[in-house]
Amino acid sequence: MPAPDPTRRSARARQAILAATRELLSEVGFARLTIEAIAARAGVGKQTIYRWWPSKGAVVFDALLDGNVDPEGNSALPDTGEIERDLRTVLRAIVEELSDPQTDHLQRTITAEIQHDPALADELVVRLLRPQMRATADRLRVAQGAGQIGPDVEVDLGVELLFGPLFHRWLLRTAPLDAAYADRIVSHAMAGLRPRDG
Amino acid sequence: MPAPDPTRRSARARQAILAATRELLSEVGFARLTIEAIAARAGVGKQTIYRWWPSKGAVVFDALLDGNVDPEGNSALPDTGEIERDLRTVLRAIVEELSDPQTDHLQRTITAEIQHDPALADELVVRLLRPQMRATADRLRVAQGAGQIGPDVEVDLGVELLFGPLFHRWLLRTAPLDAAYADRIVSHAMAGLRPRDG
Amino acid sequence: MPAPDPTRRSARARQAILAATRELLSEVGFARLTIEAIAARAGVGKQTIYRWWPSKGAVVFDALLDGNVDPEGNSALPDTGEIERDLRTVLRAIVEELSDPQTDHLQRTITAEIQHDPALADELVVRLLRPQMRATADRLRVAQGAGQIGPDVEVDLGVELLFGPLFHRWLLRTAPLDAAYADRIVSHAMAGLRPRDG
Amino acid sequence: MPAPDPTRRSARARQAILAATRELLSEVGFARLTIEAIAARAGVGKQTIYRWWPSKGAVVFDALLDGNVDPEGNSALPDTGEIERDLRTVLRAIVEELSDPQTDHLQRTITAEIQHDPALADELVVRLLRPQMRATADRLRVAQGAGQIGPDVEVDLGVELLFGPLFHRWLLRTAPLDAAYADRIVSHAMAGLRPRDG
DNA sequence: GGCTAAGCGAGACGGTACGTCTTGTCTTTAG
DNA sequence: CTAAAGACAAGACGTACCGTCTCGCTTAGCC
Repeated sequence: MPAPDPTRRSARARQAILAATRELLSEVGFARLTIEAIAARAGVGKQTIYRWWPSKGAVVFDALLDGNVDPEGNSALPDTGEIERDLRTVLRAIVEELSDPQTDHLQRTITAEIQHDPALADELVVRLLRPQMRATADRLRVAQGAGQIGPDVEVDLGVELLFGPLFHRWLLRTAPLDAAYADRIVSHAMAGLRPRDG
Repeated sequence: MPAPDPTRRSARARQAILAATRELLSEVGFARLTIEAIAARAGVGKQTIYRWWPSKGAVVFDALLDGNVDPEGNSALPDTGEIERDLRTVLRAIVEELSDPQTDHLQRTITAEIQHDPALADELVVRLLRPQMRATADRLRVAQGAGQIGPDVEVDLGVELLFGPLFHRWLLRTAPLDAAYADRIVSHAMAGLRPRDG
Repeated sequence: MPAPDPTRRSARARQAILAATRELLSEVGFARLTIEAIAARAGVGKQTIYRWWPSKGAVVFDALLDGNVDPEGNSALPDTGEIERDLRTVLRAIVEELSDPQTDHLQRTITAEIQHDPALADELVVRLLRPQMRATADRLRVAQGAGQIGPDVEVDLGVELLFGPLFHRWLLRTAPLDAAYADRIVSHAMAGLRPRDG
Repeated sequence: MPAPDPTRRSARARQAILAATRELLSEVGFARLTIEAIAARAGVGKQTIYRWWPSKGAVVFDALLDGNVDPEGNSALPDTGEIERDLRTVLRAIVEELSDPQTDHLQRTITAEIQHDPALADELVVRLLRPQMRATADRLRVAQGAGQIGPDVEVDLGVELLFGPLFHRWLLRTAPLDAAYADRIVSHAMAGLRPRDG
């Protein structure tokens, strides 16, 4: 198993594979997505896929992140000065995103996949979830400095209090998501985050 | 395609299939679980499986729920009179359960599966999640009656405020679970659920 | 590897495979004949081929022998009473046969194949060569009884004296075959087989 | 496709390739011999092989002939004055050679290969078979001059009468070879070649 | 003695076929 | 007359090689 030389990797092939993967994923879904089909659609030999990715999940993962993650991780939240309004905006945006069948499908695929692939999970956390959560935490800290959040609140946990219910409902499909639900989460979470004598 | 007559279904075959599925699932995992292997292990013809279940996921699902869900749904929460203590107990119990590799594995398998199988999701919600959430909501309502929860709190959302962060962390693998984390969730959630003037 | 049950073998599949093999063999030749193509042409799963034949060579071999070997081995030579004339007829017939590109090709394929597959060689000898050589030996013995062949001649070796030069030239391609060459072989061989004092 | 310049050909690479081919041939046989393996074993790029040889068969052929064919073709037969004894010596030598598994294997490989590669066949005939047969024919002509062979015998055909049975048996595997068989061929062939009145 | 055009080792590439595995259907056989 | 056993058509798996194609790097001649 002589590791391949990354400097000789064909950018053309890589892009074709990721594009084909995205197309096929939305056409047939993850379960019926095959390496053979990706290779055929991309006009690429199967070995070229196996050479650079360890599994179907990894290809899909790269296909999703490729291009649509800003490499600087500059995912700052809006700051209108009013924390509750800004959080509403963020959660509504997530609901909006997940209402798009395409995005819904891709995100579910990845989430399903990481259940049995911890390495993939790590990558997702590092490249996507952590930056997003950190940005939210940063915004909360600003609000805390402005006295809109209690001084004893652990902002990291605050972030989970906001995102948790949303994803719980979405992943376990206990009920549909909508903007009103996003607002209600913010209201209830803020009730616990606000200074005691708000 | 004459639909099979359920009254003639062999209980012996059914149990053998579900047992074999459970065994194989913990031996090789979901991805490498095959219908052929289940049939062979169960001493059953493949057709007998295809006759009664539409997919591998459905068999696994039945295998998991078979027997270990009390048919009465009598999943009442503890009630010591002190809501925060009781919630801590519940969340710690969930953390405990998910710390068992066996349970962790099975639950993840099902969760991954329902991402692309809404019918399965419905069944999971109806048979497992809804009862559990309802029981928690009931306990919250009792606390609300006792003045430990604010009168304007929507208890259903309160339940999600508690479970959400836990499952967010577990399913997206953003950080490991432990009892202390369960306690911190309860603390922060209760800060928002408690009546305003304590 | 539970050996398959020959009693359940599909006659339809077998015939389709052998027919497809014959067709493809004459279309693309042995080297470019693939199991996949045979399966596709025959409308058969690849596994059905692998289940019953150990190698491409074995399939081809069966394809060639299937049907065109009389099961009784009743391959008697002509007997006009004049041995030299009859032998000429036989050798000319062989030359004729090998002049047909189709036959030439098939025979060369098998001959090449048996060079590295002794089991195949055995089968060829038993089912094709031995009967043919025995028939010729029988004819020689009749001639010996009639005094046209020396009483001390080993007829089995006589057969090889006749066939040997022909196949030597054909297999090693030292020179082309024609009817005149067949006649010359018979003449020279007969010079050694005839009774000493004619 | 600018034809490569033979004057710049690397002798080192050529020898390494032929040596690697010989080694691999006796290790895995012709069918499982690959260009990639030859290149790897020889420490050579694949292109260097493709640049100078058109096919695997051609490389193997060169590997076999390289060095072990005397360029002068001085393959004269022994001449004790007694033709039958000398022929016995020659045929026994061939049997001896083919009894060595190594030689047997290499010769069969080439013979199989020429069945579907006429160009290779030509080269084999010109470089190996023709010289050998001509040498034998020359020896027969000498015997003919000495009156040990009939004046009307075509010596070229006589050669085939001797070699034919031997190779027929060897290539078609109708029976094993041994020295006694070589002697019997010579006896019977000589019966036809000797002058009529001994 | 430096330039430049080859041959060279290396190995990624688009492909084809391999032999295996699993799917879901259909057929045969034994209880 | 049911259900196990298992052969079947289909097709994806991951691997092995094919023959072609860049890459830098020697290594010659030719200026």
